[in-house]
Amino acid sequence: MSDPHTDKKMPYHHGDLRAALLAAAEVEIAEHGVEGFSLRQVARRAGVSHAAPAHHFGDANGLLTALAADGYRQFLAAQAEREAAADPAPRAQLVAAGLGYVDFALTRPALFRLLFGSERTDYADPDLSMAANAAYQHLADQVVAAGGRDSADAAAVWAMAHGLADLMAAGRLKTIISLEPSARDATIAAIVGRALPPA
Amino acid sequence: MSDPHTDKKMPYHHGDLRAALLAAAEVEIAEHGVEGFSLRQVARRAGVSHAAPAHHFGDANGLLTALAADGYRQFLAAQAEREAAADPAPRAQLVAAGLGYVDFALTRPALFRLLFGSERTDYADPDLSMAANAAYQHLADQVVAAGGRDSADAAAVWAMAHGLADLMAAGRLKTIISLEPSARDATIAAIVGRALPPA
DNA sequence: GGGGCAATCTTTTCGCTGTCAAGATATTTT
DNA sequence: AAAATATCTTGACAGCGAAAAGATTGCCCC
Repeated sequence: MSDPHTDKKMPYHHGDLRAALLAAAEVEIAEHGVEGFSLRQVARRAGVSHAAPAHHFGDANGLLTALAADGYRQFLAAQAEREAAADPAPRAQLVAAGLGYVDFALTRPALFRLLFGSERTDYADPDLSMAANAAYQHLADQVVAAGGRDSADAAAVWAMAHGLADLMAAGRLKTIISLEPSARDATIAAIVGRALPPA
Repeated sequence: MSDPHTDKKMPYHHGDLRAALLAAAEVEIAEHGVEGFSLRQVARRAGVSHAAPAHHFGDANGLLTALAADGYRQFLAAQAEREAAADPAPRAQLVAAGLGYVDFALTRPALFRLLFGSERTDYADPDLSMAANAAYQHLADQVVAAGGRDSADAAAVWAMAHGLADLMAAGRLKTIISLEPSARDATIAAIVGRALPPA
């Protein structure tokens, strides 16, 4: 009845199947988790045969890799959004980036787990590699701008933001999650601030 | 030829199949990752039919849940080992726990990911729930012993240790991983120390 | 504008997986 | 010893990812 190709609306060529598959994949991992990801289910959601994704992404891991690359760019965007709304002083900018880090993990936990907790993404892929490096570089730059010295400073800030984000995305640290937004931001900002020694 | 039941050595009843399956499962996730986990492969490794695990664990997630519960106990043991070798002062004990946290993540990264990064473990299971709570409680107790006040102090210490462990288990923070053991410990200890405000 | 070429998508097939149901074997209980 | 129970095997089923082969379409060049 409602088979994609019995209604005449559906052309043989999709038009922008690649983007449609990426969008469908993000919805799928949001609903079923990264470990419940199914390539055939994604194809079904996009209204296309189960073998269609292969041409655009090779295999299932290829699709997840492309999704992760996009994810890193959105990850950076989430930090940039916080930074734009914050005091331009270097240290405030660094803390804002940390808030954006956590924002992303809480807003799109499945995507966050794909970026940092999945073994199915291929970092030999240039696009993913670039995107991931850009995300790290942004943080490292802000640490030096804020007065960081050794690489331990960057590691500390990264670890603190990541630890908060990962634990909260997993539903732990409920005492912080259940805070109202403004109090929550203040708490997170204070904690992230501990990672960097005072100027 | 080498079928389990053509050699007469193999009795119909295994003896301690439950423990054997758990051991096989840990080797499997260490070799193929949590996302590459296969129940049939675990059964094969234990020399048993593919449906044998069901009786002991229900389904695949049940096995992973039981493995995670054991994992949390070993996780606590790794921290206790570091604590036993450290200065008994509360703050030194807390830092030692952090070192044990990272030790565990680096020594058994697959198991660590099962504990903190998998959606296939069922925390409604009483055994897993108890084990996980015990791990958290141990950390929280040490934070108050070391002079922690609000729950933000516990969150900060947890997040810092967890962030370091998770990133390093994923192969990031290479500048720290590549340090020689003593220097690495010192660096990690210094970073964890930042999470708790000075007494 | 028409012919051919390449890209895109479908269909079919394969081995592997997790789960369930039914049967076989051993252990424990009565 | 008989019966009940626990443990393990066998067989079946649908869903999965991947590969091969076929159908359809858009595009480029003559």
